[in-house]
Amino acid sequence: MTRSCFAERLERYLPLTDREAHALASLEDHQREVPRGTTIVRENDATDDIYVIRHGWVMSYVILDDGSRQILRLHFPGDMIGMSSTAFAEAPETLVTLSEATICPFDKSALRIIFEEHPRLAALFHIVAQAERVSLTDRLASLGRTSAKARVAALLVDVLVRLRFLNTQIIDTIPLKLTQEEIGDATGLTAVHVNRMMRALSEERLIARRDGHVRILDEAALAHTANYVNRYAELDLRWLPKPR
Amino acid sequence: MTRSCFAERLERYLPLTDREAHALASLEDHQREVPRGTTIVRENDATDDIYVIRHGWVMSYVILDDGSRQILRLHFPGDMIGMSSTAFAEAPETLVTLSEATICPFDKSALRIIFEEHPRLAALFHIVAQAERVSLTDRLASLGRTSAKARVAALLVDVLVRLRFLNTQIIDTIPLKLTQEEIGDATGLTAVHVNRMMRALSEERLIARRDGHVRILDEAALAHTANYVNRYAELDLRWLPKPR
DNA sequence: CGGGGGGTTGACTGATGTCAAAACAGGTGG
DNA sequence: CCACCTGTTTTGACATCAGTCAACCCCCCG
Repeated sequence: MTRSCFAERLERYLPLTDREAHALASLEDHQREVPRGTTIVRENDATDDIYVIRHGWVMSYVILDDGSRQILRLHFPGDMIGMSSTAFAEAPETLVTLSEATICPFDKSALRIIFEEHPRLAALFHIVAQAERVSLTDRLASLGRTSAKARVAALLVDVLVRLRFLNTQIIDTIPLKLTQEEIGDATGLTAVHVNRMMRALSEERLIARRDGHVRILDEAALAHTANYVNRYAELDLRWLPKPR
Repeated sequence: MTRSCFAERLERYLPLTDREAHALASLEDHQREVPRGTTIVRENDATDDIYVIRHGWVMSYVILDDGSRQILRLHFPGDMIGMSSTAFAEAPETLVTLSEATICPFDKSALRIIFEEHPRLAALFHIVAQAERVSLTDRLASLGRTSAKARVAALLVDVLVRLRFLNTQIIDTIPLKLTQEEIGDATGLTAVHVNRMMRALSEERLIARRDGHVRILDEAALAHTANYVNRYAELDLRWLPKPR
């Protein structure tokens, strides 16, 4: 049995017991390699699956009646996706890979064991879910109350900070696996206007672009125009139950 | 010890054991009556508290650097609010009452017992959190990809459906405890434009307004212009652990 | 009677969307 | 190696939705 990517993520915050690590690893028994553009789950399809991303980028989105798309979130290695299947029999959102990816699917019933046998892990699931919820509210404020330029900046800073959390090698350059159309669908803008905002950010020397990569030249200034708050830095784990 | 409002909410979906109901009731031991406009928690303040709303309306919001406000969600009786304190030592959002209200505060450490002793309740917490997350993604799509009129309609339908879930007496009229400024802050619009949209909805005979109440005249049409999806109807609880 | 908060309306502005065309890039088959 | 094809980026001209500003109304309340 291989190591769990999700466990690795959690261990950035606190050490797990062997029993806990083992329980998480068993969720990732299975793994599947898929090419870019693969639909893992389609909105409204019945599904009981949850996935841990081992490698690659994934996006979640919904399609509205008029055909427009809202990208809800980008997901990176170590993220657990498709969690909404724990609450709903039909998927409320589509999951599509943005790069070739390795994902570990497991049935939601596997969580029963976690909740019964590993109260501290269950509480950690809860904490991670809360952190994701807060991150969504940040995006809500971004879409509701900030300018086009700020929204694009927010997306870039968010990706940079999250990739850096995974890989401290990443200093200032991100391989942007999104088209401008997709950036638009994530930020609530049109592709054309995204292009204008990227150019504006370039002209202000906040970013530089070269063959699909974005280099953040002035992270502080970019984060400031984006109204960015880093939520991942500090979680409060003091209330957790004892591990088993 | 009084009955738990939160337990009542859960029992809309499945029966709880006495032990479970008792555990939830103990969270609501304490209760506090507060007038309209009370700040329960202020953004960035240190807090370990979680609250169950027993009576009244509450809103959560964030303030951006430029002073603008984004209302994140409206909260009604039976809702558990301030849950983000389980993940963060400082509150990421402000909670303010929109009416006189009765709230039951408890320390997040009380959840430890729930996670240790009541795995099924823990799983239900998880499910409720997922449902809230999906509801947030619906709002994200609303702000990112729909017109001003649709956003206002979405807010009205959401309030109607959620109030009706609490009280089946409510057929078509909602006591709107929000100013147009607040509706604007919830939908990412200005108060002036909210006014125009409300008028438009009135003129289309989708709603009627009288002394602070909104009557939904054509719910189906309103839900359609809002792109509304009712997420509360059906939760999938088959994977839950056995109760204790 | 006066003041403040909220609602309503009109005239005007501006940010973002729409449409269209051209430049560019990468992949495929001949 | 080239020619082509498709999808993406870039740019300009123009349209429109929502924001801004300002006035006035109403109502409640001190």
